[in-house]
Amino acid sequence: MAKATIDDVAALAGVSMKTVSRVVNNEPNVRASTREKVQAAINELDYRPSQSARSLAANRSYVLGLLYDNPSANYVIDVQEGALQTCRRAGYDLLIHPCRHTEPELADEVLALVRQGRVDGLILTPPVSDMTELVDGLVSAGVPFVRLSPTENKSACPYVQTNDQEAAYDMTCRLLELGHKRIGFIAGHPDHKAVAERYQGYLAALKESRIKPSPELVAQGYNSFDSGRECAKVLLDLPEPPSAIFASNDDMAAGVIKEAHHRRLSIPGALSVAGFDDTPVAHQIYPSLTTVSQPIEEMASKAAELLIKQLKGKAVQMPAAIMSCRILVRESTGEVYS
Amino acid sequence: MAKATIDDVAALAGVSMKTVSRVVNNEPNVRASTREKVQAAINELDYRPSQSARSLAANRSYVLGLLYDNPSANYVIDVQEGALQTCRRAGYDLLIHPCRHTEPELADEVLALVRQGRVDGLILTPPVSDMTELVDGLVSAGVPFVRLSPTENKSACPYVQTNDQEAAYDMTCRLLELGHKRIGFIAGHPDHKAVAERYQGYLAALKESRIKPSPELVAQGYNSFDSGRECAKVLLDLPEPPSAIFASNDDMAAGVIKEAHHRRLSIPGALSVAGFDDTPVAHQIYPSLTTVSQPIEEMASKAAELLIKQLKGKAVQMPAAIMSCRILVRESTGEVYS
DNA sequence: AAGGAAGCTGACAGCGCTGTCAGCTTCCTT
DNA sequence: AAGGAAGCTGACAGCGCTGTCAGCTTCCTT
Repeated sequence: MAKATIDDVAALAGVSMKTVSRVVNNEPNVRASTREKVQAAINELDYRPSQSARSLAANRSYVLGLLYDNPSANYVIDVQEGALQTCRRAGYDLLIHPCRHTEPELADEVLALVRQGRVDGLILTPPVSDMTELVDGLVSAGVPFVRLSPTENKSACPYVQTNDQEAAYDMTCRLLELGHKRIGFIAGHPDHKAVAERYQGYLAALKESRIKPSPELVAQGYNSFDSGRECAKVLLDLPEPPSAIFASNDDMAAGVIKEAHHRRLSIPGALSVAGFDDTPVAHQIYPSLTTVSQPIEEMASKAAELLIKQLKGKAVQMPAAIMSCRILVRESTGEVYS
Repeated sequence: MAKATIDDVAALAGVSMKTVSRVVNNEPNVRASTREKVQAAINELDYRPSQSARSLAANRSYVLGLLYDNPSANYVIDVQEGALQTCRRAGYDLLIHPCRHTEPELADEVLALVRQGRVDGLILTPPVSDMTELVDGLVSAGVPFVRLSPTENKSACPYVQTNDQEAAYDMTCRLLELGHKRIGFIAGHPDHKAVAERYQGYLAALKESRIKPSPELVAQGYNSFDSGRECAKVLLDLPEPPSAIFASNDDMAAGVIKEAHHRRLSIPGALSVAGFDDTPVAHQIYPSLTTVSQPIEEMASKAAELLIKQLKGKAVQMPAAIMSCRILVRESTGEVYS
């Protein structure tokens, strides 16, 4: 039995193929009895619309593109899952497109995807979401897109973000409440602006407590475990080392914990450690890591939703969605030892 | 400027659109001078072939589907990366399709993808690669597919796997060489047959050393960190606990290490721990985990290669590729304390 | 130099849908 | 009961490519 086409279904149901098309696409203005007749024919022939024919005729692919750098980052899989949830509900597919955010031809590379009709719209995740040239290119090409956690040019497109600076502020406050006065901070990769800006939350909390920030307590990390460990070495080698270290992400915090183990520093007895992201390692490590959980899946799901709304031509009523982080206090933080 | 079509290019170059098509698709039998003329026109118009038109006309999507369960497993991202490498070289896209391997309608769900022309072929990862009904369904529908680490019905399609039972054997031998006599084993999820069968390697090594396997030293895990920790509790509570524990994957091994920390058992002083997979946590944990590294990316890249070869109608000369694991000795294993 | 093979090129149909628009039918309003 | 609006349906063109096949050109062999 050859694959059934829309014509076969139309013939069997005794209607035009346009009516079959209406039924398949859940369009209005089909009499209930007609709809049933068509549906019966579809079932009998086990008809599956050809994706490529639909795409060609309708001039859209029903595919969203997901751009990300650094696939090893734990959030990538969560972003994929969240975006896929919405995609499935809406009949879209998701095309993953890892890329290098530093690639000079990035804008061309991405625009090609759109111009070939491979995707109808794009979701950009950090740090790609902050690449100005790409964002501008998409805007001027009229490509629909949505960003996760952008930090610049926020009016360019709808976006979804968290209150993560506020969470960094809260986390720092908690450490202060535990009696820590010298709190080390490991900053995120400068290209990952959303991560890098968590530093502002740290600063704000110190300021509120009238503690003068010491530059030597701030180390520049690059989001990786190894960079976190290097920063920990520097901070712990200070003449007057910090009693707590707050790292801008969990991988770096894991590096701190590793270094502390090697120095036989007990955690949280001699050193409190806090991270950010609640990656799997945060829970698996010993001691388990106090960290901040972001609703990545929901953010991505929401982003896909905003994008699909745009594609349907509906004005996106809520161009920005702000979601809340949650602080998870676990074993790695405690009162300062006095 | 409207999007250029193949007709525009043909007109500008003064050739038929069929010739443009030949140039775009790198087909033979085009005179070099013609090819240049066409290429110049393509460049001038910045022509991008419409993916959907190609798909409709050629009756193929130029998309591979990747099936996996349990997206949180660390290998998923590596599989994606490896498959994408090959896809990009070959001009294919990759469609990710997470699914539940226990879903009764799985075969229908997947066949629909193919029948709608969304994908030309499929890559199945464990545990999906061992779902008999799906595999049979694909075979009888004539769908091209390739499996990673299948354990059953291996003649159904080309596949890629590692010598992981051998690696489990080797790892067990190393523990024996370190003087361990009572080696606990945490078995993998029974549905993940490739993981579950690592147990055979453990058994073989014991047998070779003429050590009688004790059933109480084998715990049934389910691949998760928490299941590993539960198994560790059982094993460490034995009247005569093991001096080493070999877990079938790193997440479970991390659970063992966590439990050991809580019991103040020094690693590897009082307990040696070995894992399998070399996930990021293996390196980040303290002490770092002795484990087995599998070339997941290369396997997936190879799988995509075999699949694309099939799609091109070339007989796949090498229907099975076996790749080698590598044992990584780190800090979590040592000589038995006597 | 002749003849066949190989190289090169284009005409044309058709892949299987959706968008547009016309027109008929049914319903609602007064 | 009449007339207009809304609901419903189908004819037809066309989306932009590739496959097939015919036929012309060039090259090679003897």
